[in-house]
Amino acid sequence: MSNTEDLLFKTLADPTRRGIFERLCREGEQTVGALTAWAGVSQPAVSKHLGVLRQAGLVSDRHEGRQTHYSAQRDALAPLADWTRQMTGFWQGRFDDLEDLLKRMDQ
Amino acid sequence: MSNTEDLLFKTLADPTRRGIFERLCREGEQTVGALTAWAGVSQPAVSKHLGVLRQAGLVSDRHEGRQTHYSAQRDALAPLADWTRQMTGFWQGRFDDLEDLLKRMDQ
DNA sequence: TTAATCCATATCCGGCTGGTTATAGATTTC
DNA sequence: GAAATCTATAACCAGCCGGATATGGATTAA
Repeated sequence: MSNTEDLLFKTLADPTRRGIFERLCREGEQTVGALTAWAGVSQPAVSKHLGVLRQAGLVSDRHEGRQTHYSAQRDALAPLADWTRQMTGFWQGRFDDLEDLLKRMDQ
Repeated sequence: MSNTEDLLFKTLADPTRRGIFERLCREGEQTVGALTAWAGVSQPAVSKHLGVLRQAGLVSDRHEGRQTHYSAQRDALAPLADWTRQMTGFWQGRFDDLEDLLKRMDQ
């Protein structure tokens, strides 16, 4: 029961929050104002979502004057990619292939 | 805002439910009783989780007498893998590499 | 300095959700 | 047929969560 995976899944489960993250991934660094203008919710709601994303390590913030710039931390998705690979049996298939190869090499 | 991704993330966000799915992925087909004995929750809770997983296409069921066997549908994870690849900019990076390569070949 | 802007926090609220117990249907066993 | 077993559904409840409004702190503009 990896706590990291749990945090990632829970954080990305909400569509509004995931939308914010997607936008940061695609468009790059954005201010809270820009994100609020785009998302269909209030500014406090956006701030709260950004806080959750930051706590999950999915975004980082940079303060500049009275505005805060947020940007996506793509590396934080690594555990998610690993989990998906494990579940889809990616490596299992690879090991089977390796096993076959070794068998053929013996003969 | 893909509805499929939303369903997958929401479904896998709960640790108990995700645990059941992981077990089905690793151990293969399981009856409700076996899953209940393993998970730390009641049998109705397990049944409800299996219903949610099935509605997301993540598991399939097979009836045999008075017991129901569930098995993981790994293919249903494909949209998740795709989404992660998109967000991590996997292809973006590959295209950048290709661009660099072409540039060097020109010179 | 005063006003305006940007963001974060506090507080509250309604709805969703994951859990339980109770129960019923279906099937096997005695 | 009666009892026992397996699973699904119903009904209910507590807690969490995402949303809104209100507000304060910090910074820039007038």
